[in-house]
Amino acid sequence: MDMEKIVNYCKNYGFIFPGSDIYGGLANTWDYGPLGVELKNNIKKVWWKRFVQESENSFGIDAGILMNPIVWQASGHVDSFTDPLIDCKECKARHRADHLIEGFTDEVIPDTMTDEEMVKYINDNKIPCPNCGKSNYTDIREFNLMFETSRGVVKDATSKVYLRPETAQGEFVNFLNVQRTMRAKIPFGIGQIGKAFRNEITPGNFIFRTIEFEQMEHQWFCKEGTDSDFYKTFKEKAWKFLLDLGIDENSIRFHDHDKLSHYAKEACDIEYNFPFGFSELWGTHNRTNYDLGRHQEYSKKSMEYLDPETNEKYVPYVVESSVGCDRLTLAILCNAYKEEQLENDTREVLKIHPYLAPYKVVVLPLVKKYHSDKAKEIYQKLSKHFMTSYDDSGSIGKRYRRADAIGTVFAVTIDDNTLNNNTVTIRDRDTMQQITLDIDEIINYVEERIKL
RNA sequence: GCGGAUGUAGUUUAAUGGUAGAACCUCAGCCUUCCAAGCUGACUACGUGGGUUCGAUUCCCAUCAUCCGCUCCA
Repeated sequence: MDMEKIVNYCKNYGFIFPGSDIYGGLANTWDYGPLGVELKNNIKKVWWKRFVQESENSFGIDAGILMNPIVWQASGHVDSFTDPLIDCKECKARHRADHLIEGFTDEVIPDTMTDEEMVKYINDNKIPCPNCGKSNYTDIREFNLMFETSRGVVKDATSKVYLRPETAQGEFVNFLNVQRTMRAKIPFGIGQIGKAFRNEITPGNFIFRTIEFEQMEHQWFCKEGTDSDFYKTFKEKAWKFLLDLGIDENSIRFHDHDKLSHYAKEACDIEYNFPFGFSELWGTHNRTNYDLGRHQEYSKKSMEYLDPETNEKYVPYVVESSVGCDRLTLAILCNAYKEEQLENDTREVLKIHPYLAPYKVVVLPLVKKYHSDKAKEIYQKLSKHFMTSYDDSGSIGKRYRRADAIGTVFAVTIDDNTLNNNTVTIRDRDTMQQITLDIDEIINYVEERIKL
């Protein structure tokens, strides 16, 4: 299965289009089409159901994309999201200046140096380019992965704001608000679905890495000492959720991080076997009390929780469960897209969990000129309950195949029996079996099947 | 951001310094009472901007996008 096939499929059937398509696009941006937005919304809905609605002691929020810039100092993004990049003029290779120095000597610590000092050190010591061995570099250029914009009409240093590079800080800065208003007791969780932005310079692999993306995140606040158990629980919970969505068990694996981020005590990804290889889909991190501690330091507001049973006061630990909504959408598409060999030909079929399918039902008048009126009537009725489509173009077989290709779960065919006896033929996408149902039974029958 | 490759309908593709051709898809009509049938017709393309030229989809330059490889990846 190659990526190109998935990209074409998405474009062809209205799942995902290149961003700003008619203007030649904009790198690493993509727009969700009519089917894509249904699929993505269904994914968000079922995640929310599992991680907020059905999770005891969990609450949802929707924080702003723009936050007080101090948030990003507290989080460490202003400092560590900036890379000092330097280019070799000889071979055009790009390096991180701090890495060059680290690889060359232990005498100085680049983290403590300014850009000018690093350039001077590199040039004075003629540190060779790891790629070509020569030593002829450009100046350092700072590259921060955070998008900047400015608020107000005057563009000066004080008006600078950032588009959030992660949603997590929204949960952390609202920790006290949620705890107080929900009268929440530790341990409890805050879930959020929202957009984040990163000024990535890398190629994207379709919607795998984009400059604007959506995260689904659950932060679990707990007491130190219980964190590792919750960490394990959330790893397993993520794994089970993916299986429940129909992801093939052989397509996913755990990957423990060797190098931990500055905040993390334990970190693990679930990777999905995308057409371009196993890549990060879902991260579980034990963030310790780093985040709340930093916000306490920068905001001067106490983030301590008073345990009502033991009367202890402490800054809670955080276990984060974070999945990229777009990546999950891509994984689900890759997982579900199949070309099935039939006796004489093949069919394209999206073997997707019924709950996630963009359309649950398609209504088909068997013969357009005889059955359209009744079919329209039934279409209107079903539309009140779930996403329903209508197709009267081409042979019945062709219409079944079209529905298969986009994962529509049931095809309801209207024929003379419908006119005379109020029964329809309903055909199942997965089994391709068809049964006869009374019109009034359709809604219950479908609803039973699309549960998750 | 660097290096390489590639840009012709929605998709797969053909040809050409002088009107860009097809197949599939889509749509309309005919036919059709259950798995991509058939017939008739229709729509739709040289990524964008410059340059050379009487004339550029074709040659040149730039740009944008995609893919591969670096690099990066909280």
